[in-house]
Amino acid sequence: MNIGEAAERSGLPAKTIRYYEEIGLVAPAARTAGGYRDYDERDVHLLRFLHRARDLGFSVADCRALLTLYQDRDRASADVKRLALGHIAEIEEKIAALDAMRRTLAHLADRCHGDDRPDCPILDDLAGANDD
Amino acid sequence: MNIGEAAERSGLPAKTIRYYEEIGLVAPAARTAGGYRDYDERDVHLLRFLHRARDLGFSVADCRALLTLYQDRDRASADVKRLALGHIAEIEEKIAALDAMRRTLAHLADRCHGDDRPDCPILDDLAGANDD
DNA sequence: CCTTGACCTTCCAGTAACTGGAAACCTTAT
DNA sequence: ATAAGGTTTCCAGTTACTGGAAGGTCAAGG
Repeated sequence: MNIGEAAERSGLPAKTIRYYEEIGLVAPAARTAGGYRDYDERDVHLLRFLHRARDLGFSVADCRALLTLYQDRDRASADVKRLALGHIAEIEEKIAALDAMRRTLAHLADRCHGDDRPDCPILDDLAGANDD
Repeated sequence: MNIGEAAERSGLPAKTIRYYEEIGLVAPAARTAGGYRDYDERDVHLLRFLHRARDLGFSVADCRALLTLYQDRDRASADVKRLALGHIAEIEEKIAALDAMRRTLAHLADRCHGDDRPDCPILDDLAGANDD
């Protein structure tokens, strides 16, 4: 099948599939006589694997490792679990950082009357009114 | 003062200060006879403003708008509040997305025995075992 | 006066993971 | 034969910096 159909069936844009090939995340696809990339079911399967992993926030580097493990019949599930747990820890850090931002901003926005007067605790805080 | 001191006092790396000048986020700094950038208190103040805003997750584009508002004596605090609330909404979306990832991964990792056997629910899920 | 070292300058490249677009080629249908 | 639509490669742009190279400036010490 052409790249368009592989794209549709894997959920990845055709551009992204070519990109993954370019960076060596997936092996170069077979080609038709006319030079078109030619995919089969196994290819689509791998592309969906990547799509799902990226959706779960794994980096492309993580995906490379996951693919290696996926294709290794003798892998230890502990290796996969370690990757997943590490990734969960990263996600939790990001959530904590975002939540801290959210709370600070919510607090500031709450104290800002938000009308057409110019005085604004949000800008005051950004300007360092609390420490200058 | 030189860029090094401005960097130290604003909390922004010197490289970043030059970058902000390059993209026009801050006005070009004054120069000494020798060609060094020369900063005063007001400059440092603005740089700290930017540092704080970026720390709170505002994009550089947001910072541009915030700086404009900050320097407009007649601004309406409502404009600032709108920016802040929009930003809070974005943050909340990101948190929700990350939390969904975290829950999915935690669920998968929980079901993975994580030993030296090869069967692994995490990879099975990524491979689409639940929908193929 | 000269050197040394710390600091500064500009410019170029690279990061993560794509995305958009141009020019040209292939395929299929009419 | 040609038109439409999918595909090819390649180049550039995105976000917000960061690292590094080659060279200029400044203050202190000999």
